[in-house]
Amino acid sequence: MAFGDTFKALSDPTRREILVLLRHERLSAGEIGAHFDMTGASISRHLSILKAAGLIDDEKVGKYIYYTLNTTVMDDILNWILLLKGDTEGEK
Amino acid sequence: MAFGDTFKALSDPTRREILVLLRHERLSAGEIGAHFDMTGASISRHLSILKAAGLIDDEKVGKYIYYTLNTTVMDDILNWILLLKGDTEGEK
DNA sequence: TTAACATTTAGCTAAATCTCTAAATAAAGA
DNA sequence: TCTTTATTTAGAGATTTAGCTAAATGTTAA
Repeated sequence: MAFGDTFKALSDPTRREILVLLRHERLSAGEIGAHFDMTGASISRHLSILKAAGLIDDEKVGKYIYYTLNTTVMDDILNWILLLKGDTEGEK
Repeated sequence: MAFGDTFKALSDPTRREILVLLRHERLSAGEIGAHFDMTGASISRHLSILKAAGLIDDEKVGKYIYYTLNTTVMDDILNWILLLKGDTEGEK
């Protein structure tokens, strides 16, 4: 997955809010959807975009699908930003 | 300017490349455009999006307009990412 | 002032995006 | 098995976006 997909995934406010929700807890698709005034189908679409960008992982448990934050991709964009800022830590 | 505008601005590969070009030097719109196989009008549009997002500044000098990187907005998204990563430095 | 150069703005098209409703898939419980 | 619950997939409509060409703006130089 390229940078573009990550930034594109982060450019939507609903998706950023989903990531914040997942900051400390694992939540099912339904629990996530309950936080938004939007159909479950739309939330599902956002979740699939976040997953394709590598920003979340999913795990099926019975009839639920639980989502968790995956911060490894963020390290890449973190370094890219630090590189732009001229921070030598991000250059190598 | 909100987070969404910043991430949206960063989601385009041409715009990210422009930021990298400006990392060490100040460049005019024409000099920036010379790096891309794209019309000057399209580059101009990208520059206006980057400027609206606060990622670059411009300065008119004679008939040229010079662009420079502005990294202050990046600090905000840097902190937002650190917050997601659970880094306490980014929480305050 | 006129011509040339640098850049932006306006208007267009094609492609992408977000949201919805309806239908499909999969698991749980009666 | 049949029904309900959880979630995703498919298709449609509205909006946004990236690129183009042509026209407009502003500056320099002849």
